[in-house]
Amino acid sequence: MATIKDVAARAGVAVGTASRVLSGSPQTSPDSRSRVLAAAAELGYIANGPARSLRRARTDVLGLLVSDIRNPFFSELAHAAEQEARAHGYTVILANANEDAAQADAVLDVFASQRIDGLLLSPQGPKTPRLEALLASDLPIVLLNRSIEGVDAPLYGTDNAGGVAQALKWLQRRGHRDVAFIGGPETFSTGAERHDAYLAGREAHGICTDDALVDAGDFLADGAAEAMLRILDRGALPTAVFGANGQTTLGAMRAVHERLGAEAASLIEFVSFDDVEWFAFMSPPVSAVKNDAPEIGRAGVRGLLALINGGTATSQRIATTFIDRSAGSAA
Amino acid sequence: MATIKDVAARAGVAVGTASRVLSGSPQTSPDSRSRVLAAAAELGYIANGPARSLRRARTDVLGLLVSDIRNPFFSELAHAAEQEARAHGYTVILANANEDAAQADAVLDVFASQRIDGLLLSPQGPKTPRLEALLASDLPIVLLNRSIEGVDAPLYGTDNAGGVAQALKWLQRRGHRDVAFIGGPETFSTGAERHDAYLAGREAHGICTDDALVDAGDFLADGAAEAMLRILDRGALPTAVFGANGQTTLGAMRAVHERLGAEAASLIEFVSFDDVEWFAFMSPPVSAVKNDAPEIGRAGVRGLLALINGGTATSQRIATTFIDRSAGSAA
DNA sequence: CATTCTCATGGAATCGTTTCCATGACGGAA
DNA sequence: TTCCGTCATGGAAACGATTCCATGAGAATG
Repeated sequence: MATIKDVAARAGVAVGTASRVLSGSPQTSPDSRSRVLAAAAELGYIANGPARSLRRARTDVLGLLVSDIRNPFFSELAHAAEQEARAHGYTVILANANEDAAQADAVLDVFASQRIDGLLLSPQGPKTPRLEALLASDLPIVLLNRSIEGVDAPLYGTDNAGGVAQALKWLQRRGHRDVAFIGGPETFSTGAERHDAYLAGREAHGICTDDALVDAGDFLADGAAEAMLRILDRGALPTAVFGANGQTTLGAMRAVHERLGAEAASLIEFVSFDDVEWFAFMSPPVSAVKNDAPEIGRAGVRGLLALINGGTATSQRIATTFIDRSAGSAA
Repeated sequence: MATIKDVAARAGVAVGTASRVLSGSPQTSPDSRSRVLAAAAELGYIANGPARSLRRARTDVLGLLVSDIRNPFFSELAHAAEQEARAHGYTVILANANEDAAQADAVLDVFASQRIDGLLLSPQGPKTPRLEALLASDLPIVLLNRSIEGVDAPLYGTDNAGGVAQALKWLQRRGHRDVAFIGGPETFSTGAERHDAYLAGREAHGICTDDALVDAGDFLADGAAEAMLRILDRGALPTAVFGANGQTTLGAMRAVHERLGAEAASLIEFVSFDDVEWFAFMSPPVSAVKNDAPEIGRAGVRGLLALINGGTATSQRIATTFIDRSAGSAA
């Protein structure tokens, strides 16, 4: 592979001059500029990133740590973040922690070793030792989606309260009084925020305040199905079910189908926090609060770049959109 | 940040010795070993990756270029590939090409500059200039999912013929004669292989060979919906529809719903190449050929690592599983 | 006891850049 | 004409690791 030395030799200049031309320094004559660029093109020169990073003490690489890229929320977020980063000349390295603190720490070590310039972190639990170390090393960090206790990095996440309000308004419009709510873990800030917003807002929207109708799973289908069954076991028969995330709604639907049968299930309306394109094909179709995952990713990258460049970044709540697929709505 | 020099000084040894200890060379005494390790731990030393990469002329980084990480096939693949790579001490950098040759080339330049040790490539079209250059530079490369003309890198992909055979067998068992097939672009090897396998196998499975029932879209929902409408416009009324990928099936369903109404649509069975968990909730439920994206990712990484380590790798077709969700099957 | 061999060690070179510093050419001002 | 300032340039240092090579201590062998 051609090095800058080869380019300089071919152009008949010193390496210093070649470097200045290639990095766009103004301290270059038109003459050497054209000769260096020509030589570089002829040799197919591509700068050695590690060498440059070593010397400049920055890598132009961002680390993105999510719990699971298979989750559509994160894959949309990651896609948008990667595009935004690349548009600014940054590369993204992606890693999954799989909701496991040990894996998260292993990844953070790798990131540290790669000397990433900044970290986009979607936390999954409390602070871990490696994270603590990174925070102490004042690496620029932004949080995505979930907050984490004792870390005051800027947070880019969904407007959970606003999204729940949209769902509540829809439930009221549809005339539902007996609504089941399946939440997520209280230890996740998203779970807690949605749960709190629901409890705080339900009465004002004409929804029964019987807590037998409220239960929580683990944000996964199986846990949600169990929570749904617990609610049914208490003798409740809701006319609508509100699932606090996509998997939760899926699990709740499955439980209702299995327990009550397809016919009775089709009389219950589901509304979900998190939209999935397949909701349109359920019977009845499922309405949903749609997260703007791409915008969260882009805003996170922009905030992180601001921090990297010595500026400041402030937390931001990204608005949701309500997708109304109910019978009366304009299809 | 602590450097190896700091570690050596604190341990009272030369940097060479510290390096040998930290990289596990056998040429070290137990004494210096323990002192260096202690010093490293006390200082929280984490090796500078770029410096190491510069000297060793390898980065332990793999590049993964997919068309769109939001596609569940790729997000499952990427998840598994990342896990497998990390288990072998490699880091993955991910990029999306969005089915755009210019973006793909831009990404390949970034990869080249990062001096990745190997490339996992899911191609989207013909060879591009940058790809040509990379192939010439004999960077280890494996292809995922799709092949590409004129490139003889090993391919790790779905067993398309086998998957189509599973679907055909199911169609026969269900007694379908009038089956519509919505394919994908012939320019994608996956589209062509599935199409060819279907045409070659339909007669033997008792399926009508009228080509009015066959059309193709672009592997996206909208294009598939148009293809479905063209079939219906020809006056055909299939009892089953076979979509050549997930989005295609989705689009075909949407078209059938819109054109014939929910009631008539519920009389048509859909079978899909690519499984999606929501298929279970359609009415009737959609059966599907499930491809083993995680195994494709893992096999691809293993093949690539073999190439990197100077070995050889051979193409591999990963078997599919048929998910039968039809009425008679054990639910 | 002398010699050779083994092996851990220190020191230095090296990887490919960027950036600092000194130099020299050139132009403009006095 | 002389002097100063500007500015492109060449050369060298520096980034932080790995690895080569020479050295010296100690063990093993005769």
